[in-house]
Amino acid sequence: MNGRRVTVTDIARGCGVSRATVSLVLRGSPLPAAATRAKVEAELKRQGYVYNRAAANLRQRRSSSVALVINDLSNPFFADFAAGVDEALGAAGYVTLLGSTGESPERQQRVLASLLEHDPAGIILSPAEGSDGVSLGQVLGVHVPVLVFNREPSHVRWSASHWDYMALDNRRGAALATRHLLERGHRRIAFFGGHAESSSCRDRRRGYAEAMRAAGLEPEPGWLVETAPTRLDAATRTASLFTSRHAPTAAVCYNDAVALGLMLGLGARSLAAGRDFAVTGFDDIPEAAVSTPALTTLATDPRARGRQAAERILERARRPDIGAVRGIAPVRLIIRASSEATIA
Amino acid sequence: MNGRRVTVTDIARGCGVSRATVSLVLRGSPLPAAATRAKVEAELKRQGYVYNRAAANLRQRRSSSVALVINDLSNPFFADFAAGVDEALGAAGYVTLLGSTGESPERQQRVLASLLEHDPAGIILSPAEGSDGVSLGQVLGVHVPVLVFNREPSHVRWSASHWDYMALDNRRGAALATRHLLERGHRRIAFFGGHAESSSCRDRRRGYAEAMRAAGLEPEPGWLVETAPTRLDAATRTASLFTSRHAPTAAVCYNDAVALGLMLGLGARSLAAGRDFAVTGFDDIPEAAVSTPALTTLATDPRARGRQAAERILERARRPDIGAVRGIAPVRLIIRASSEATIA
DNA sequence: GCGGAAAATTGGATCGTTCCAAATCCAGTT
DNA sequence: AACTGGATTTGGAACGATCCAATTTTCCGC
Repeated sequence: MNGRRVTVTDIARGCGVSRATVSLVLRGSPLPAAATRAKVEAELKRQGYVYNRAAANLRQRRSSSVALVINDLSNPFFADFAAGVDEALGAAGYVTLLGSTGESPERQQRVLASLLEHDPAGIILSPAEGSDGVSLGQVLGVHVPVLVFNREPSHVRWSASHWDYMALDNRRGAALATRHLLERGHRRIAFFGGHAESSSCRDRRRGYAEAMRAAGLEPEPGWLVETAPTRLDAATRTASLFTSRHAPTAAVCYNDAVALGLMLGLGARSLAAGRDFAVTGFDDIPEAAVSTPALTTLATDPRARGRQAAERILERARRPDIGAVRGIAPVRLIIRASSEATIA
Repeated sequence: MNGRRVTVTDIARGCGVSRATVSLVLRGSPLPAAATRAKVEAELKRQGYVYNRAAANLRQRRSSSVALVINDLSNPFFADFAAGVDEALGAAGYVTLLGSTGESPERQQRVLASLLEHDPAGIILSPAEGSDGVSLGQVLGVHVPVLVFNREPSHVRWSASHWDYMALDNRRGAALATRHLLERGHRRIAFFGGHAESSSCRDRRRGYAEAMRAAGLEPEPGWLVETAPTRLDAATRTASLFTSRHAPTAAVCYNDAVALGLMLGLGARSLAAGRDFAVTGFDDIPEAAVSTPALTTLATDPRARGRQAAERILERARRPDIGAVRGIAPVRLIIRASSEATIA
């Protein structure tokens, strides 16, 4: 274990050429003569040389990493996003610097500061809930390209900022789900779950309300139920849907976790989702397809979003002059059994 | 966007001291006089200085990162493990270099080679299925501390290797589940799911078989069913449990995903898990607690494993001389409704 | 066997930081 | 005024690679 690291100098000495020549061979330049190249390559293998990218980056004044900061890795949606990012970065020869914040804005500040010291070519940030754009601007400075994913930190003046933004088409997605339920004859449709102050929940509620109004319906306050975006909390809050006389017959849920929780809650009240009550989700997590009943939901393909984000940030790193972009990724309605309940 | 990076030299010039002094202030040395320190700190803030850890690491011949290579990030078990690793590394001032391999040994080789070029202080590897210890040994070399998590690559001579190994107590876990079912009166118990050649599946099967034999029972070949470790494949293979006349009345499943799939498959045959057939899982993923019926399973606390792994690898990085270690993490049987079915 | 161009190789400076030995400063003694 | 010794500060050489201008080698035609 632990001999001194082998360097270009060792290789150069070992086969009687200069460091510069070894460097040329390493980078696959066409300049060195075939015989020299062979000699050097043999020596590289013989000594078990490992390239030191940090040293090279220092001289070349460039970076070969991108920082990825994730609010909640244990959520499969973000884990998949991360996998997509890493996949695309790896393919482009970059390495992923991971930081997870556990939804804590304070930890996020520390994590970002620490990652910046490693001089990433760019930063992909899925912000913690309650992130503040001003504090973010403070740590991030203005030198590094930033792409914000999925939710908007507060107090960001996007028009004046150089940050890219990429999110799902929350509004249209919720509208699609709502229209789908309307087509099945439902009139009393709830919007169930999520924290109302989060930007994604706001957008989804908006799409829902717009679709309702377009059909001449006004959502009643009792149909808007807040929950933590988890299965458990959703299950326990199911009751609050059924307090009024105008109880809904269907619900557009904030996301799949909430929808699955709602279905559990319905079961506890001896209501069968899909038969007695229609439910839709959001995200199309893997279990949506195999739950009973299978969940109607909006597919978002987080892995593809990750790849997209990675490619975008690399593009900005290459050409810092190109302007920032707001990307809204399309979502696809997947119709399954949970929304089969109809109203005559 | 993109002015030149601010360096210690800029700071030194900016407040009329030498680079060495600035460096001392940066590292919080007690040497500089209070007045000097204040002057320098003001200048650092004024110019928006960002430390360049790569350059510092180069000079100091040390590293401030650890590589984390994960076979499947979209599996919540590994995502949680990753979150635990990152948490502990971050707390120790290290940064996580992420690599995901998507269960491909070839990609794993490339990913490892690329990560090594960034000179990590250590490597935590959750190997792709089918990893070969010899090829791994080739890329990894002998200079960097390695901790292998969760499964054993083939052809590793652990006695001669410097790699740490950390896995769950698969054998005891499966035995616990089996004994639990035996206590409920079951005699015909299947072991359902997983790839028989994977090391974790082998260990779990072993624990199951030992518990059976300890109760004077010999597992029948028809009770050992292989599946991909996914919900979907498990659901479709449910039928193969019921082909023989001695159909089992209970199953120890390879993991929770498989167990949930089996419960779906049972439902399709109008058997209710927990009432007509007893089921146990492995992992205690979040949904195990909220499925219907709730799943009896073995809790493994992947996040804590991640923290443990991180701390272990840092310890080895500090003291390369300490020997390699095989760590077997305990698992806890969580009894829920899915195993309530009893045999009189 | 010579001039000249193309091909191949190389020394030395450099990236941003830290290490180290040496230089400077500044009271307090004689 | 010279001297001492602790407290501060500092210049210049590293770390491991690359860039660049300059040098050396090779090859070719005549």
